[in-house]
Amino acid sequence: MLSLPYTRKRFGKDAYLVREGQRATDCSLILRGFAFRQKLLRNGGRQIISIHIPTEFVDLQNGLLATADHNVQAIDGCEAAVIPRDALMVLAADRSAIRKAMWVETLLDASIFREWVVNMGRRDSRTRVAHLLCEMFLRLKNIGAEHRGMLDFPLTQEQLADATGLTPVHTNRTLQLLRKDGLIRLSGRSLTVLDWDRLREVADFDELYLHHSV
Amino acid sequence: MLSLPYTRKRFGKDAYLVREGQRATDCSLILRGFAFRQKLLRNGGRQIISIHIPTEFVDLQNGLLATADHNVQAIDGCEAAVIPRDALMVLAADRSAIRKAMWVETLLDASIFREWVVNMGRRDSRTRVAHLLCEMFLRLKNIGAEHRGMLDFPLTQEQLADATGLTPVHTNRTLQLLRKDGLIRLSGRSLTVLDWDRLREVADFDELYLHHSV
DNA sequence: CGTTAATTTGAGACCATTCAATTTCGGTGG
DNA sequence: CCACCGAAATTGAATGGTCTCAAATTAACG
Repeated sequence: MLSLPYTRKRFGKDAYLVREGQRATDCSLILRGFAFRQKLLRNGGRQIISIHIPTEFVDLQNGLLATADHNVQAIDGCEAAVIPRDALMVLAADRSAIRKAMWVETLLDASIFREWVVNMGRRDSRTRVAHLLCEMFLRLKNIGAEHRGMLDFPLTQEQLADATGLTPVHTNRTLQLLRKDGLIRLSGRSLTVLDWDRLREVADFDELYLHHSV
Repeated sequence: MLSLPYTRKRFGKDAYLVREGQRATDCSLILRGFAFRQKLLRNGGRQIISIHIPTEFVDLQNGLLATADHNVQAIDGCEAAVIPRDALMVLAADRSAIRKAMWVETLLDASIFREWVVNMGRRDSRTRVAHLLCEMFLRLKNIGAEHRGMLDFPLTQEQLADATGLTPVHTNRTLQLLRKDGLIRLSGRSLTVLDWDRLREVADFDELYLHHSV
């Protein structure tokens, strides 16, 4: 078995797991709850770059890149295994299967970033929000966190806005559209996909980029 | 020395190096000219996800992911070393330094994707276009392709538009603004940065994400 | 020098933003 | 258990940045 030193840590709402500019000292694997990566702009804006769920590393690039180029923040009630970077790299050096799994995970990250570039660049607000919901639905389903179309979805509309490049106000109106069309139910921390096929259609969604079959 | 089987290939304008959905059989390293990654949308739109220059792999993720999740196209006069995926993976397995370099390159890719997400999501057209120009300037400078602020820049305004998520018309107007402000000179295939400090300022540009010092 | 691609210009429409106010929700203490 | 509070969600109206649709001009190329 693996003997990897790690610390289980709890992160409250908006607590930082990683800070931009920081020297990389460890990598964090989410055990419970959500976290997200973001960058802050000079004008005060914030862009969420990806959203992470249990079983995912939030900062595996810290293993090889010296300095963190973005921030990682927790969504309320997030727990993570914080692993010293050096220990993880030793493990990667010794065990080719683990090394490969880690590389694949960074490649999956990159694939999702690419799809987000497309989402932000060429999709209107309705399609864009729907696409994000589709992605989260499949990824959460993939780790067994979905039950009859329903899942725990703790993002606020403000966070959803920062993830889609929209304003909170317009995100709100967009969600109302999706609700009115009978595609989703979303209230509090609970998201239900009412009509997956139509949501997928509206979202211009193609799950190839998630590489779930790999 | 390395004994890596490869084929030097020439790609004309818009020729495809990789097609979405294709099984991955090889990886391409750019030797001369530019290439870009893109995805096509159902509505006919195109989003350019990244632009690649000599010394860069355009599809290193093909080494470990089975299916290409996006397209790669050449800009006129692109030459690449096409390397069989299996041979490259054998090399990676044998030589840890090379493996590490490949992993780092995929991580740098990912870092650039993240910055593009921010660029598309939270920057207005002027800042966005300026940011892209800043990035290309530094990356080309980094490979020694810059001379006195000037560089060969073969992107059309339509491609620039697809890379920034704008329309060609608005991209044109935005470039005119940057020209009028004395920040750049851009005509034909030649881009000159006239005032790096101010361009950098206008672009909200921070080169940390390029990790050039690593 | 002709022909097509690329760039540029103009005007009107529209999607998303801004700003401000209101309502609802979730949690906490009395 | 209800009253209160701040956070989150919702609504409205006006503004504005970018898009759309054409047409005109310029540049690139064989």
